[in-house]
Amino acid sequence: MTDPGGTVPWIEPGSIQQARSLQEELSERVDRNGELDNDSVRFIAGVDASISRDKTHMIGAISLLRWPQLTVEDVSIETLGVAFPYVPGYLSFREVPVLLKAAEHLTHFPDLVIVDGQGIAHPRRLGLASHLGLVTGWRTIGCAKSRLIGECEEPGRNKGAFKPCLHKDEEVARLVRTRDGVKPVWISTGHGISLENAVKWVLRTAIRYRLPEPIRVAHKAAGRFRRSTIA
DNA sequence: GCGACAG
DNA sequence: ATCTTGTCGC
Repeated sequence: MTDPGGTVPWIEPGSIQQARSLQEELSERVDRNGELDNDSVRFIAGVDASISRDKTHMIGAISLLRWPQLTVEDVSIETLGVAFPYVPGYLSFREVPVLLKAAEHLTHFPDLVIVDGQGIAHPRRLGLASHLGLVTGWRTIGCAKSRLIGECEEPGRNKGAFKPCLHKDEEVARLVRTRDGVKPVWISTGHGISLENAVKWVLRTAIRYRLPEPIRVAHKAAGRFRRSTIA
């Protein structure tokens, strides 16, 4: 892999503070109320990121599936030098850059985007999905495999069962069972969509496995790319 | 001060 | 996220 787009081994003193204030500023602009009728959706994208084996580059993958067939229309992969470490609460500063780069090659503007990470279920209501949605203008949904913040009970064991996830008296996400008997996922508003609709679309696209198809396709693409390179 | 902590 | 073989269950 080439182009170390900015290699920083660890955060510059103060850089986290800047990231924090940017999150507070941006979080106020997140749209949590978008509706999305069945027929206006043609393309649904899935977002996932990985890291090169030598840990110097981020690998960003964005899948584009046609709705309602869920056939793969396009997959965009890009790499960019790691410019931010993984710090809980600041994941977007590590992944957004490479994802924006991958977004440039998409053949269609996605009507809906499902992101592998939290939306507003974040300390300052600006998880990766919300941040990415705000920067791209996409309607995004946060679909995380584990918890960042919020308290929640265990949902029933069947697909569709869910429990509200509360943080400071606000329902920031729902812990949803996407398939019978699997570990539930944390679904939250990313940008331009309501929590109810976010849950609805994730359940609609999680037709075979725990995670929705768009994310699975992106994840597989990122993994394939990772193994195919020397670094 | 201590524990928690998306990917 | 990544490191990793076999193995329990439907």
